[in-house]
Formats: sequence, C-alpha cells, structure tokens
Amino acid sequence: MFCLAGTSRGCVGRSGSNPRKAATAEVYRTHHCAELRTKDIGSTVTLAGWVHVRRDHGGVVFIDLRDREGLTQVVFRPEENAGATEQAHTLRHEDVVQIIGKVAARLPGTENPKLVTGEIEVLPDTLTILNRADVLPFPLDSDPSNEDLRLSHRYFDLRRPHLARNLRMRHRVTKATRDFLDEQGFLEIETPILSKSTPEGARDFLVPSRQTPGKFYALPQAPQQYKQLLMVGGIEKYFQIAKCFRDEDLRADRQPEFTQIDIEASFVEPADIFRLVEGMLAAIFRNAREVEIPTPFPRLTWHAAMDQFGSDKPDRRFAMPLVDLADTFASSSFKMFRGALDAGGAVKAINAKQFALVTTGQMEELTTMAKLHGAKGLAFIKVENGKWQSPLVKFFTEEEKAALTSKLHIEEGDLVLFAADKWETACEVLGRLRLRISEFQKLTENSQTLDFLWVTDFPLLAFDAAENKWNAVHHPFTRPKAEDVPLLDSGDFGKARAEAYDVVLNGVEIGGGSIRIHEQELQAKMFAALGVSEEDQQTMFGHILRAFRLGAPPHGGIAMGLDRLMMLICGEQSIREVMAFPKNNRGLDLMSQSPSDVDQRQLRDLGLQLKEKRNE
RNA sequence: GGAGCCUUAGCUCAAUUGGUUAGAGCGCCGCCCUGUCACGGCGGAGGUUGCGGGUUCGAGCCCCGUAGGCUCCGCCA
Repeated sequence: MFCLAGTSRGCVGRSGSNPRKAATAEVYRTHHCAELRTKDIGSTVTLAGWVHVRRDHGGVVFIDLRDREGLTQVVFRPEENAGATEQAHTLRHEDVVQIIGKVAARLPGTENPKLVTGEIEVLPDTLTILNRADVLPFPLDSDPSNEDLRLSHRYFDLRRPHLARNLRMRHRVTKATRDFLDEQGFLEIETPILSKSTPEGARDFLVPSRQTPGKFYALPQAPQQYKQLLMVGGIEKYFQIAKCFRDEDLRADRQPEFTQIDIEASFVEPADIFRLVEGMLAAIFRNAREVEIPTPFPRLTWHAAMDQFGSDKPDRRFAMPLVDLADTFASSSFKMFRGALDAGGAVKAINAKQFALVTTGQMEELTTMAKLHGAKGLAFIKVENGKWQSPLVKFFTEEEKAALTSKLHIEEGDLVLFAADKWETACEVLGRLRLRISEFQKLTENSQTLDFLWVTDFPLLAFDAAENKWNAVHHPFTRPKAEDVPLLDSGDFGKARAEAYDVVLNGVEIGGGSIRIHEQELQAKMFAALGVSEEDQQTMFGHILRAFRLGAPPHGGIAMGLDRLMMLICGEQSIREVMAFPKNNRGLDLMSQSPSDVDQRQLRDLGLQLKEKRNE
C-alpha cells in the first residue's frame, strides 16, 4: 500500500465548475468517480471516496463509490479476490475507502444508463479502508425536513448533492463576478473587518479592544465608508466580495453575517452603474445558469413602484396592479372613501382574478394583514353568480359600478379588495395583500421568469415619528437629486429624492446603491437635515469629511446581496441553503455551538465584566 | 418585543370520537443470498409521544405553562 496519510495534495488545482486533472499528480487516486469510460477498460486505476451504497449478495459485493464528481461501481468477487471481498462485507454507508483495480466492461445487460460511468465497473485488487463512519445521523439520499439536525451536522449535510450543487454554483457566480469586473478594470481590494461603530443603520457587532481597554471595534455593516475613501484615494474602480455583519433579527433571507458584491467607481452617473451591473448579472447568469438575460433592465421610479405595485421591490411576474380610484369616488356618498380622498389620501383597489372563492380563513388573514399595516378594515367585492357580494355595493351609484368594472376589469369569479387611506398606507396595504394572494393562488409557483428591474428615485429622507427626527433612507452619504437640493434648504425634506437605486429580481431586492455626496458643503447640509450636530459629525465622520476636502472625485456604487442572488439562482427559499455554514433563526451556530461562554481570563484581558450570571 | 405553525423510534411519517401492549417504511444489528444498482429473504433491537402541570375511569390526542425549531411583523441606513 502506498497511501501517504496526511497529504492533502489531492485537492490542489481543482476547479469547482470544471473537474479536470490536478496540476500536481494526486497521491490517493488516479481518476475521480465520474471519469472512467469504456476507453479505460483494461487500465489499472486508483479511486478514493465514500461508500455511497453497498449491495451485498453474500458472494459478490457491489459498492457504489462516491466522490465529489460522481459514482463508480466497484465489484468484489470472492473467486477473484477473497481477501478484499471479505473486507467489503464489512463496509457500511459513508466509510471512506481507496481501491486499486482494473476497469472492466460490465456484463452485457447489466449496464446502468442512469450513471455516466454505467458502462464500466472496477474490479479491485486492493481495498484500503481509510476511515470508518458511525451510523449516519440522517440519510443522505433524501431531503430531511429537520433543519436543526442538518445544521448541527452541517459538514455531513454538505455531502448531499443538493447542497454541493449550490456551493459549486456559488463558486461559479463569484468567479464570473471577479472575471467580469476584472475585465472592466476594477480592482479587488480588501477593507478592514475590525472597523468603527457608527450610530446610523443596523445594530453593530462589537469587538472589545484589549490594547485600548473600554473601547470597541465594530464589524462592518458594509464597507461603505472605506470604499468611498478608496475613491478619494484615486482607485477609481473598486470591488470586493465582502463579508458584512448586522446584529439584527434573522429571517429566511437574512443572516447576521452575509456577503455583498461591493462596487464603487469614480466619475460615474447612475447610468454607468446600471450598465455595469446589467453586464455583470448577464455574465453571472450566462456562467451559472446558461441563460441570456435581456438588458437593459426596465426602470421604475420608487413612486411608480409604490403606486402600481405597493412595494419598492415589486414582483411583476404576475399583474394584479393597484388601480387608482380617486376619480371614480371623488364625489362618492361612501364616507370611508370620501373621507380618505378629502384628507388628501387615496382610494385604490386590486382585482384578485378568480379568487371569489377565497376561504373564510384566507379572508381573515388578509383582513388581519391589512389592519396590521395601518388599514382600518378591508372592503371587498366578491363577484359570484353574476352578483356583487359586498357590504359596500349599496353605497355605489350605477356610474361608480360601471367605472369600477371598467377600470378593474371585473368579471365573474373575481375578488376586489379596496384600501382608502393615506397614499403610502393604501399602497403598502394593497401591496402586501397582492403578494399574499399570489401565494394563495400559487401565481409564481413554477415560474421560470427572471424579471429584473431598477427602482430609482428613492426618497432621500424619511421621518421617524417615534424619534421625532429625519433619517436617511439609504445612508447619510447618498446624493440628493440635483433638482431637489433646494428642498434641503427649504426644510421640505419629505419631498427630496435621492440618486439611489435598487436592482430587483422577482420581487427580491438583490442590490442597492447610490451616487454619493463628494462635496463637504452638501454633506454638511445633509447632516443638518439629519440633526447631527457639528461636534457629532466630527467625532463620527471626521475622517470622511476631511477626505472630502482633499479632492474627492464624484463617485457612486452599488452593493449586491450575493446570498439572496444565489438563493434565486439556485431556486431556494432560504439563504441558508446557499451558505456553507449558516446560523439558525436565533443566530446560533448549532454545529460549533457558538456563541459560547468564554474564559474569565479572556474577559479580564479585555477589561470586561459580565453584569448578570445567566441561569445554567 | 409580538403573532402563527410545528415537536411521536436514528430518519420520514401513521395512530378512528379521548379507549387494550403507540405502528409502518427506511436505517441499525444478526443469519441467509454470486450480477445488483432503492438488490432480495428471514429474524431482532430500538419509544418517559420535547418537558412540567391539569381535566378524565382513561391523554400521543383536550386545557394551561414551558423549551426548542421554522415562518412572519417589529427591526434590518
């Protein structure tokens, strides 16, 4: 036996997307398990991998040997190799073995067309058991629903073809990204992970400083300031596949640490960023999914997106548009509608086609959802047996009914839902209902559509009633649209729009960015609007304000959420399925049991003391 | 911080209205089996029904609490 325990050269030089011979000779094997064909018959090969399945006939024993690339059948025959066959009887699922043997044609009629290696099998001279496996925590050949169990044995779960495929796909996407941006002249530059806490935005993960007791680094929520400073530094075109950290509650599409394709460029306008990102996504989808996506992407202003779809990330794979009914009900006798309009609000409706048979439970859920998002109730019309079943109908004139029928294209079997409120509330409520109904009706279930679009002209500032102050919608360095800068002077903050844009795919925000402020004066105006004092500006952003006075070029960029993009590319419902080692719902790593207790001494070194002892 | 759904064998699930000893498939263990590829056959082990309490003659099933998981709202510039 010539096994060299401890060598790891077997993996060097392998491409994830394109299995081929390693640059250096492999020690453990001569071929991978999806490689051998009839042309190899007669040659002696060495294979290494996992026992995928054993079929033991008492005499002859079959092993499906599996490695990353595929399966090869190994046949042990007692009359040819009694010793190896004897050993083969003891093999179990996921034992790791190496076999040296001859490639042979399968007996006529026993070829397996389901395997690419199904024409051949390997007759081993030697079987080396490299490592035996315990009884498996769950089977690898089906999808276990117990995610808890999967996450606590993630290293094992990763052997399932499903996850392996996702990780391989992710590699292709990041490689396509790097290749594309490199061709476009972008430099990949790393920025610090030990960074500075800022009050804006999400809650920071903090790292106590040992050498400066009582002070803390923060893990970056995004490399935002660094990439802008790289622009001041004359880099002109930067990108990074950057880890970002936000200490907020998790969701199916949110993890405390996640990855962004972070991009920034100097001397650019939104159109430059749009072209770049469209080209990059086209390259990504060409490489990963082998599809050509149409570019340029359609554009929608934030106001139009809200008005038509009730969302700043509209899913346009189905219609169900929000229809404005202000004209129809301008002089309505129905108080709820007139009241909203008289107060300067909106009356809008959606037509859920062929959903009149909505169940009581579904209707209750929709009503609860509407109220939760600010509606006072949920007015509706069901069209059944040629009649409008609705408590509202008695308030409508014939003209109003005719206008509704025409504007909403009402037909037998439809369900029409109304919202009458402040414009933004009415839009948001109907937008939420629209999405939930699309789930009820399974409107996007097997859709292959890739609907990309840009949402532009976001509001610059939003008023936070709870804190009684204005906050930046994007971040405080976002450039106002040139024509809206006077609104900052006049205090009409709510009307100011930003040079900010999101790229949306199938109703999921996969990226967002903006053109930045590069002048110190404009930045000061912005901070003034945000109510950040001169002193706080210096403490928190002194370095970046100083940088802006040393010849900062006009610049802007975007950050793409790689995990969400991968989720869509792989057709997953959760970003956990496209990350190697994700955390659960509560931010725990069930495999390594982090976060964990630390030694008292570590705390002492950092000058920290725990306030409360937890019950243990 | 809040809401909903879920928790039965290692895994996936079942268990009539609350009714005898909680079952099946896969996996595991043992024996048999020389051309399978979801190999097959026979036998076996494996359960505090998440945990605690309550109602009841009787609880996997009903009620209360609690833990854990997932999803959503808040939160996420």
